[in-house]
Amino acid sequence: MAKISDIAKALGLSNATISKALNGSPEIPQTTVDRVKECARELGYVPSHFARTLKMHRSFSIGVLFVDKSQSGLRHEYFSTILNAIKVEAESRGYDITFINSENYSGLRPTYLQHVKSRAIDGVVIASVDFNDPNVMELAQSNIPTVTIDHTFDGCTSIMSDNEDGVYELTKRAYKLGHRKIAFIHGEDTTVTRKRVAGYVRALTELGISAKDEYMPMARYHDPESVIKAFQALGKLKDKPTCVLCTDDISAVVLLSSRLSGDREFIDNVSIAGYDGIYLSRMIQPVLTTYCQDSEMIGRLAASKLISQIENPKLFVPELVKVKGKLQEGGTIRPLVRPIE
Amino acid sequence: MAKISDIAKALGLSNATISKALNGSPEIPQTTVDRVKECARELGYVPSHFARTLKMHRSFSIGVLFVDKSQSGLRHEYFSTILNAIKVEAESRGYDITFINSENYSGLRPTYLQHVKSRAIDGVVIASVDFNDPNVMELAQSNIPTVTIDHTFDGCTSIMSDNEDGVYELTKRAYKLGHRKIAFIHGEDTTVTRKRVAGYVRALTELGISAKDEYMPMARYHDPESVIKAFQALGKLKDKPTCVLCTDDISAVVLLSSRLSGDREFIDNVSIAGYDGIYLSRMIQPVLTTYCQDSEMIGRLAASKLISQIENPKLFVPELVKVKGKLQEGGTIRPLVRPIE
DNA sequence: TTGTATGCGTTATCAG
DNA sequence: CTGATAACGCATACAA
Repeated sequence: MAKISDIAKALGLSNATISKALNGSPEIPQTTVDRVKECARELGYVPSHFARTLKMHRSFSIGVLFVDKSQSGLRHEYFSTILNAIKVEAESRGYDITFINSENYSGLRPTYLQHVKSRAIDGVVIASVDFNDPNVMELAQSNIPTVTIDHTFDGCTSIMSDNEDGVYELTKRAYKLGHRKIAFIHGEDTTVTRKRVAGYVRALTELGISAKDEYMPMARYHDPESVIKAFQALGKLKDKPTCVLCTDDISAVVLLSSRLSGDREFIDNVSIAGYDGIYLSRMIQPVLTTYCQDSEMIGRLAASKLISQIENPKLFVPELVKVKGKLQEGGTIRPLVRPIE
Repeated sequence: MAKISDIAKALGLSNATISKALNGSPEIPQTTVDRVKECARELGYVPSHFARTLKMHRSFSIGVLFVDKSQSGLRHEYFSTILNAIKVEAESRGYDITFINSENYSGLRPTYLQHVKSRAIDGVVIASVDFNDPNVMELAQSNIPTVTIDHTFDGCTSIMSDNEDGVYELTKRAYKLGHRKIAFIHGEDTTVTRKRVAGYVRALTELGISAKDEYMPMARYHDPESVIKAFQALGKLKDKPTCVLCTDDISAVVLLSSRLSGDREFIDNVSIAGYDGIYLSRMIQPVLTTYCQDSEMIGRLAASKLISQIENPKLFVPELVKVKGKLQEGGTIRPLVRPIE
């Protein structure tokens, strides 16, 4: 690998001059800068990243903390899309992506924060982890620039998918199509879930429908079995819902494409909606009625807000950014011809 | 951040001794090693990664080259599972994961190889890219340890999902259930596709069935629309197949859960199989008949073979590892009661 | 068994 | 406008 001193030698200049020229120092005249850059290109010079980091305490890389506990991590389309968007945005601004972890080095098991510091990582995006893990909290509360996704930490900017809006929109959509008995199978109790439930209740209230507990069973995200169970329980109610909003698209598709046992009248006629907006939801016929989270935007914003904070720490104020998604009307909530009012 | 000199000061020893103790040098007696490690733990010492790299020309990080062009990159479950497995395996062996890219630094746009060298990345895993890109080829043919997934480069070890076996197994499965008219909708012409087609033809041959071109239409991977089109064309044949093997699970699920137009007799009775073994395939009822690629194993092997090569370059010989998957019997290929022989 | 000295490639300070 | 030099934190050859 060519290094600065090679360019210096080739051009009969000093290392210092080359370094300045390459880094756009105003002391160097344009003609010299051009000569240097030209020569650098010819020699295939690329700066040694670690030497630079050692000197500057700045690595131009951002860390990503994801934990893939079974279904809710990297392998979930929502998060892999976010990751990809972060990657694209960060790279276009000259930053690399590294995953944060806490593995041991000669018996020393560093915390996330130590890992980040030892690598001089400039900032981190935290998503899809146990936000109550002290290890995670230490990182978030440190002086390392941090952006969280779908969770708020004091002093950190956070990007939130607008979960309340999502279920609110879906509920209103069902109402508009004539449904009055709308159930919402929600996921395990998390911040995200509470927002969604709030959206559901708010919509019902605005529509003059009273929310019933029996229409709000709990299941688990990305666990279709639990959703099926909740669904079948709804089918056993005296007063069965005509429309069921599900935890997520995967579960909704499973519900739609499985031959379930139970009350045929209910199963064959009930309307179903998902949540997320995964690729598959657009592919099936009819298209799944769901709420498409703008995961692309969430990732991009996370990266760009983080980089701004890194580059302009003085201007930084923590922000809470809500990212709205978009209702995908689809066709799995069917118009109710004779609404049972 | 505590550094080596802090430990040295605290213990009244020299930097060199600390460094040796921490790195398991045999010259240091166990008692000293213990004292040093104890102190290191107390001070929260973690080695400065970049200083170490600068000195050793070794970063303990492995690069991953993925390109997400629409559906076939990170966002596809197959690849995100592989990525996650690579991550887990690499981290457990003390390596970090960094994405490779080729963005510019002060007007210099480095190649992948330069990016890797400037970061002293110890080795790379290449997957899901255009393997004919000269930029990619340069990297693969360099002296950087490289493992490719689902593609072979001269001199690199490669991990290949056993695509031939997959379609072979599915075809035999269909035969066993009484099917004789088995079609295979394959993806665009790639190495992977050729292997799959080979498996299909081999199975048919062994079973004494002659392969017909009209039973081998082409579609595109993860593009259900193209698969539907090919599927409907099959339904218009004089001699319609009784079983259709698809490019991938997503398309198979779409086929199964969509209300398609066309010959009802054909559509309602034809059997369908997928390929991949995505999470969803196990969730629907009946479970999708498909071939589960062992993406977990593929990722783990990629990482571990790569690390072995990095750590024991002398012992290295390029390997071609085929990873077999597993037939998921499922229930979407139905037994044919009256096989039309 | 432990310590000293050197250099990895870069940037920053300060002098020319 | 340019150059010499120190320093970043660590590992290692060599000396004690």
